[in-house]
Amino acid sequence: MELEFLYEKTLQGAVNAKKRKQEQYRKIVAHLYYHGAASIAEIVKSSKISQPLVASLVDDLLGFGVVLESGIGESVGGRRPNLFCLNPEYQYVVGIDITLHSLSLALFDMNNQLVYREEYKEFDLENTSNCTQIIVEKVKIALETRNIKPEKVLAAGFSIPGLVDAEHGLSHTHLSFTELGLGAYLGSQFGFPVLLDNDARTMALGEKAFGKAKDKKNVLCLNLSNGIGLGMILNGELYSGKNGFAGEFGHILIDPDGKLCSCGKIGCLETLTSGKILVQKIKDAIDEGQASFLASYKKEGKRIDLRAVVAAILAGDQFAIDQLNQMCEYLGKGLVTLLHLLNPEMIIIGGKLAHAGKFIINPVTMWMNKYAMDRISSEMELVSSDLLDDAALMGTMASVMKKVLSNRLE
Amino acid sequence: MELEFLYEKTLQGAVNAKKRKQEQYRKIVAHLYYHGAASIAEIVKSSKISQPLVASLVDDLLGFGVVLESGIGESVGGRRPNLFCLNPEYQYVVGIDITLHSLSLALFDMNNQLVYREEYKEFDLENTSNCTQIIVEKVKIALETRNIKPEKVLAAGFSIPGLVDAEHGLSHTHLSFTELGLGAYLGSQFGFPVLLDNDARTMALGEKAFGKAKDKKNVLCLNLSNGIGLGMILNGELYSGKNGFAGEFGHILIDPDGKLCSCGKIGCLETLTSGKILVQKIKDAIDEGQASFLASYKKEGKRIDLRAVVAAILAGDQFAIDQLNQMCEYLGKGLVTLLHLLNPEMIIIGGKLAHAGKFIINPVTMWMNKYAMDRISSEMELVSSDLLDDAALMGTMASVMKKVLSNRLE
DNA sequence: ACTACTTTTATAATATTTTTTAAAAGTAAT
DNA sequence: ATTACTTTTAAAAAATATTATAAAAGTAGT
Repeated sequence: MELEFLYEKTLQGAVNAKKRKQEQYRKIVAHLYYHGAASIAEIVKSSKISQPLVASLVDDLLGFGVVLESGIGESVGGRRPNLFCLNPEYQYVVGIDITLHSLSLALFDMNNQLVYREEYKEFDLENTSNCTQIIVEKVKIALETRNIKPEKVLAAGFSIPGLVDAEHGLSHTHLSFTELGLGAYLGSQFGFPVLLDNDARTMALGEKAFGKAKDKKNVLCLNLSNGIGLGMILNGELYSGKNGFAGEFGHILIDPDGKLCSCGKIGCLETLTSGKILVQKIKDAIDEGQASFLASYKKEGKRIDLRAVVAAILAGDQFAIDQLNQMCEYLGKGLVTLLHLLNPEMIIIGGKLAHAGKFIINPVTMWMNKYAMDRISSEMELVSSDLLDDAALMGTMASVMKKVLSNRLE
Repeated sequence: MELEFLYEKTLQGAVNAKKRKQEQYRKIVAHLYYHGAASIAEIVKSSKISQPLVASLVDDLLGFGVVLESGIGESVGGRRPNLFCLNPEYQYVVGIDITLHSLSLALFDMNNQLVYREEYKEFDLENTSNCTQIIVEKVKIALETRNIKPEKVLAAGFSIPGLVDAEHGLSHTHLSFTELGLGAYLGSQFGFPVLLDNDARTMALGEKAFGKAKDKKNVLCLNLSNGIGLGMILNGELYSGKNGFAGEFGHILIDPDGKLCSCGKIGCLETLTSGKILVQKIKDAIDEGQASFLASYKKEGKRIDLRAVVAAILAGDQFAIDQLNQMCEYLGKGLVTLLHLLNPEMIIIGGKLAHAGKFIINPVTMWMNKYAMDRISSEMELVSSDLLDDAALMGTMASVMKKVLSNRLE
């Protein structure tokens, strides 16, 4: 096999010409993946390999079918360069994004293009083998639909809520029943490796690779849906902590005299701010006769869920907006703690509540400015995600490619 | 000059045999610095350079005077290896640690050995050119005492409280009056580069290089003296945030109904927990007739400061211990927030209060266990620093060597 | 269209690095 | 002491990568 670095577990150890060549191939493939079509000269600059050698390596890659010629680039004052790009069909990546009540699947080619996308909304995340079986089947359907054999899949990325130990491929909160661990179990079913991570962290990877966090070094990504998740890019790298439990932002102490949280502690941020709380508050108020667009939902027998609340907010429903504003004070206070500890350059609001856009950004910004040290808050941008519901799925792709191109596929 | 990597600003860019050789020298010097005396075979393994080449490079380094032969090592079942070590006298590093009321200086050789150490306790940190002039003079005295010329100094590391932008060598809180910025100004005075950083961060570097954080990847180091500082090692690297303002742990919100903090906000941790508060509380109580070892201090006209309080605690003074215990609840709560956000493997208590050892570790541990999620707290060790007051000074050495050996000396 | 300049690409000559091989030096067991 | 094994070191041979050079391809101004 010519490109073992795409498959082998590790590529380290003593000096070895073959391994060095693998590393050179890897550098070139990485450049083409991260920067798109490129000339030999560009690769020379980024790889620090000499021009004759890069030319010969690219020639090899053309022969292997990994790389394609992609025309001639613009002149920058001299001869126009030949451009090369990755062969999009050389390998594929499977993306799996699971939430409590949905299963999203995607197939990506080597140019990050979606070649398959499906969302199953009737899915329910349960700790049963039946549930994993559904996932395995749906992935098989995806591959069959596109006529892609498992050998053509580099790896799958898997995004799941709860405590996840990405390093060992273990999910502690959900689908935790398998003996092998979820990652290894699914890998054995699929015939290709599966990289697990927590949903907030895959979202952060997605934002880093394709969203507003691109080219930024210190970014915090909030997953505001029914709960509160936090994925952190620190010093340019995803931060997971010792056991992969970092980012439990929903369970930091905000109100010492507050309510009991599901985690067993008192006054966690999540008892004051979360999509779940917001929906519950609005439902309760409507039951007590509060006027709102959402009151008609109830009459019509429609479910009042987070999606409906966000829609009402966007439609200008004053009551829903007020309720969101109230929540934003607590969220702002919590974010100030993050700001003071981590001095990030950007905080990205993602998750279902991110669809509310400025209705969440504006009040949170206001509260943060009230509570934060100016020197720190003035250097930070608070924005809502562009990728929105696709962030996690894009992040699974990014996590796979990062592992492959950094040479460690476990 | 043979070893330009020790001096040059950067060493990047296109392929170049000379630069590559510098990089090879750097790898070998780094191995010898971080692991002490080593054989050719050991260097081969860590550097991934072939044995004949390593042998020839080490030979070069012997010729340059950077490396010395240091005898013959133990056999591991075959021929005994020749060992090599850095020449301790090849270059020196100046360490400068400033607190509000002290100036500590050190000179380190290439084996991390202290060849000079002096502490000026009558020093006061003021924002005047007179103050920087004192520092410059004291450093000159240090070098003269040891008869070391500025050319023999690789760089100085400088630890200072307050907001520091290490990347640009700027101190915002103290000694901020120079036009060039403190780092560049001192550099121009000394004739060698000066690397600035915040005191909590240099302490963290010291712990990472020489203390309990050695070989750990995710460690939080608390500087508990009159204020509260936090230095973080995340993913194995020092974390500074976008502008070098990360770690403002003293200003996270703990009590929404609390007191006004010096930073202008309400209820910061520092209004509840700090050496200053502890001393003040004890002083006030003694004025009101509280029995304590420290009451006699007052009668004898001695100053009741943090050092005296810690001494009383270690001597078993129940009142002082009680006061410390009270503070530990707030500190514990604050640390739980850190724990949930960052899932560290270790938290090291440093600073003047660290001298209290178990008297601070035990109560804080108790409160953390009360407020933290078990899964996260049970994986974490809370310990007090071994390096104590030397941590920052050792950290300045570590920061210089890290910059030099990672090839960027700014 | 010509000149002077640029960048890209290809090739040959040179330099560097690794692999291979073997000798030197040592351990451990008989 | 001898044997069989190990690791370390050294030196020659082979492989690999870089530098230098030149040709090819293009721009821009006259």
